[in-house]
Amino acid sequence: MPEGHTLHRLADELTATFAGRVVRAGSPQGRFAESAALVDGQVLRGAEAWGKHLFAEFPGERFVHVHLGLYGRFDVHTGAADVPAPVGQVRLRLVAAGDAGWSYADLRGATTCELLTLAGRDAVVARSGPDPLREDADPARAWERIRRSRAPIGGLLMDQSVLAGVGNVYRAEVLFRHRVDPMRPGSSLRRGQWQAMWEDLVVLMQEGVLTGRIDTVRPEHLPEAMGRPPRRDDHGGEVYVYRRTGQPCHVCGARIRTTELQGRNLFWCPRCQRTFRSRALQ
DNA sequence: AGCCTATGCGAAC
DNA sequence: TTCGCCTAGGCTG
Repeated sequence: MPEGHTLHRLADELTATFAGRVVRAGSPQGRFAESAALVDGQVLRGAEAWGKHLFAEFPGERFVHVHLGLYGRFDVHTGAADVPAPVGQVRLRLVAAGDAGWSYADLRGATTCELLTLAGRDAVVARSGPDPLREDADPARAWERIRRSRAPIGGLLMDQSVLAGVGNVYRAEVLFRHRVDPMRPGSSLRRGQWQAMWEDLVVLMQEGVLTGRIDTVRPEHLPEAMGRPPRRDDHGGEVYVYRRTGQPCHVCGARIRTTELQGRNLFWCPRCQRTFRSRALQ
């Protein structure tokens, strides 16, 4: 679940639920107990995301920094009649009295949950590239990294210091939508190509924030348009290549391929995403 | 019921 | 390069 859209959606949800309210903070599991005690009973100011990082701000420039990692979850419940006993390993629980019942949020399985000062928060932001979901993002910063790098664009898109918030699904899908071979060096891309990919990510990821899923398939290639069954998958969205190894490409019918790149599965269509040069070599 | 895998990433080896 | 995080859906049996 956690690519950038998930964190921005969560930031919005936490702000809507807890901002301006006195919040009880605790760590039923215990690992965040000392820090939770420092913000317990304070008014949560708001929450924001930068890439895959989430910051919940408390008075005195204190920030609860959360990174969900691969399988972390932060589930927000509103309007509950009561606050149930925690289930499983709840690292952080936030509770507030709402207008209609109780609100509570449970954090599980996160790779990071820590209390930071403003300087600490700024340091996390400083290591992050521009985030397509932020108004203040500067795509030129990412372009400067990409154009100077001989590393494959498929890897650069996943490098959070180049670009923040893109994960394995958006990476694969945006490359497909722009017919870019994932193994092409960043330096071989043209500026206009990057600009188009960035603008596409902004649209796709904003849609993801609204829906809570990743959908990247254009209307003409949707199941209804093509007469194929909808995808049944844990993220629920319609995609072109992600986890479609061996299945026919929705556009050209070639078998989708997968390979490991920097320890992650990379999916692509060998025909739609073949570079001119590799075409000539074959 | 048990096994496998996963939208991530920092620490340990 | 491998491990830990220790969740949860999907698949096998």
